[in-house]
Amino acid sequence: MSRRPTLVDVARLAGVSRATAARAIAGQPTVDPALAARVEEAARELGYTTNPAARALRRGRAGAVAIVVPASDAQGQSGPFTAAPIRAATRVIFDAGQQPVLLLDEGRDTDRLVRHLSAGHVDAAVVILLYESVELDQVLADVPIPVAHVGRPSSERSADGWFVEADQAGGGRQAAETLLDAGRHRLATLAGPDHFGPGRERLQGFADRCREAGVDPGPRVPGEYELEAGTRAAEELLRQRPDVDGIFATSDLVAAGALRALAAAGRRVPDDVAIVGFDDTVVAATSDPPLTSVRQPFDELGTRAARLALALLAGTAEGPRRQVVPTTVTVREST
Amino acid sequence: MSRRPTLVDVARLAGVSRATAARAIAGQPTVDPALAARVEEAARELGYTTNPAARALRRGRAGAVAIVVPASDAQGQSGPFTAAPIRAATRVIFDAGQQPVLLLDEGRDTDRLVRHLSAGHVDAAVVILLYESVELDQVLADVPIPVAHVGRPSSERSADGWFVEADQAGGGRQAAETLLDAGRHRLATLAGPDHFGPGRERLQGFADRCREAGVDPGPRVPGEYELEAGTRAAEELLRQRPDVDGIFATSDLVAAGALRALAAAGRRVPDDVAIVGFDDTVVAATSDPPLTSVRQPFDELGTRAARLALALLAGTAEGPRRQVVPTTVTVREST
DNA sequence: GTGAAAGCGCTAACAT
DNA sequence: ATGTTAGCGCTTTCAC
Repeated sequence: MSRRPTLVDVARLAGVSRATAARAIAGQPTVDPALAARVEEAARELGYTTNPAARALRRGRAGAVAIVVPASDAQGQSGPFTAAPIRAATRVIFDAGQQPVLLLDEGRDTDRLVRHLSAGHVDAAVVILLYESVELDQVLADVPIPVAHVGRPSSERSADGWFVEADQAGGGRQAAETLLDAGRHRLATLAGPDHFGPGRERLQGFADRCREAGVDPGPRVPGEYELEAGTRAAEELLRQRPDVDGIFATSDLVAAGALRALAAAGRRVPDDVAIVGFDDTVVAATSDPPLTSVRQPFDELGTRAARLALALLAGTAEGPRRQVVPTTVTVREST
Repeated sequence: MSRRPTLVDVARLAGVSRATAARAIAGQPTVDPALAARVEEAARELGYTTNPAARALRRGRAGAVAIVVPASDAQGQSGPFTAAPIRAATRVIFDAGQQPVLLLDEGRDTDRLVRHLSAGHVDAAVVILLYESVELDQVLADVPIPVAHVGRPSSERSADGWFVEADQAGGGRQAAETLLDAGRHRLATLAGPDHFGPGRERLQGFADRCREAGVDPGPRVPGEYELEAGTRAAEELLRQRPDVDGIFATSDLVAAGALRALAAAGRRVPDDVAIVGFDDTVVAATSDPPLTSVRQPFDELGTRAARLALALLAGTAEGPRRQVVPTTVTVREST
């Protein structure tokens, strides 16, 4: 017979009862070492592994944890950023002996997602909502399993959830410090779209830190998070403040676009103007010159959120309901 | 009571036996429509959903399909590329009513991965091996579930597996056509590392297409897939063939690096020299000028591989064991 | 067309 | 310390 061996087969081969076999395999201390050894030997010989479905049924737990991410394609806003927390969370969940189940929030058909999360397929969820999907975390509040969020509670409904997020304002402060340390005092910022909350916080942190140092944060030129928008915004900035010597862009793409405007205007970077980007993407590494950029701890966010989900599941979660993880600065040649 | 309702609860409320309830919910035609309606109503009222663990135990299937990816971080070679097939495969698997389980191949501890795949946690697997892990697909040959690969059989052992891959040589041909169509005849290529098989195929396709057109494919300057390497390679190329008017780089990063060397040498792109990159990454979109680039159908690969895995599971797989999907050219301003 | 009942493989409560 | 046994919830014969 080639059917998968069950506990009964192992017990028989070892000459013990199912119960003893089960206990031996579970590593319970109340088993005679000699018997335990026989059971282990039998299990190895037969290639026994416990049947996950049977265990799940018996325990009332699926043995799986969902990782929920927005489905936006790789070109989308958060595409490049979700990969790191997904991997980190996957690793933590798998290492904890659970199955990491990846679920995409397609926007449409959120119901289906919620139903899946409520149907016993998974025991807990890590939800990665870096920037989008205000509505998603509203619906998630109804899900009957523990949920750990990466990102920010975007609705009051979800305000009592568990969150792990990057310190956006702190990132802005680090950008300010980087420019101030380089002796820049004629500053300016290239902002993202107004509706993008984290971007606003970055600017707020930047401004706060500047003021603490007694330096004017300078004008704030808004724009989309796109390369051309960065170029245009920087052109506008050069009109508004021709003597600028330090720029903080809340996105690498914008910073990279600004580099072009600066080059076109004959400003040398960093000699005449220093510039700091945000997100430390591949664009920062490949622009000319490569950009100093503020990096969000995406791995760490994923790791922490997954640990949090597991702790919530085990009932051992403690500490604040909202963890804020600091950003870091990757220094390259633009400052 | 607040425990999840079971089929028994539904049956009782509907006034039928479990068996009938089960049949009604499974949509079997051998049920009196009136009863079926009552069952459906009862199920809705109670908020019944079938218990996946019980179903899995009974059916002998986990109801889950693995997606196996290399764990290399976002900086790694394949990091940016695996995201698309992962998403596509996830979508297909979820839409088929199965759980997409994400598994990372960390390199170390491949055994653990194989054990997981063999233990009944999942019924089939999609393995995304765009470039790496020669050993992984060797080990996977022993896994007792159907496996569909994205990428290439890299060992003879796995040569009888099922594969979906991008047409690398075809991509090289498209690059050649793009340059030839632009009237370029003094060509050259910037190659990747010799050990990288797909890169060699791209060049082969390029050379084949050139020769078909009666044009010399020109010198081939090797280098790593990095920006600076691209700059150096292009400098070397300009020495070897100063009259070059069309360049194919087998990586966007190399192409972007080459743009710098060309600019430094006073060559205008595309007026003096046209250049085609490969992979259509964000670097292609943000370089100056933006690069025309060959795009691999990563979504399509993921979609097809997931469908293939499901078909293998259902026993309905047909067609060739190796599917080759064409690349496309994204035209920007470098040609 | 419907119901009764067995059993998937495991775990844990209970008995010894 | 070990064995016996019930039962998790579903699916699917088998009998009517």
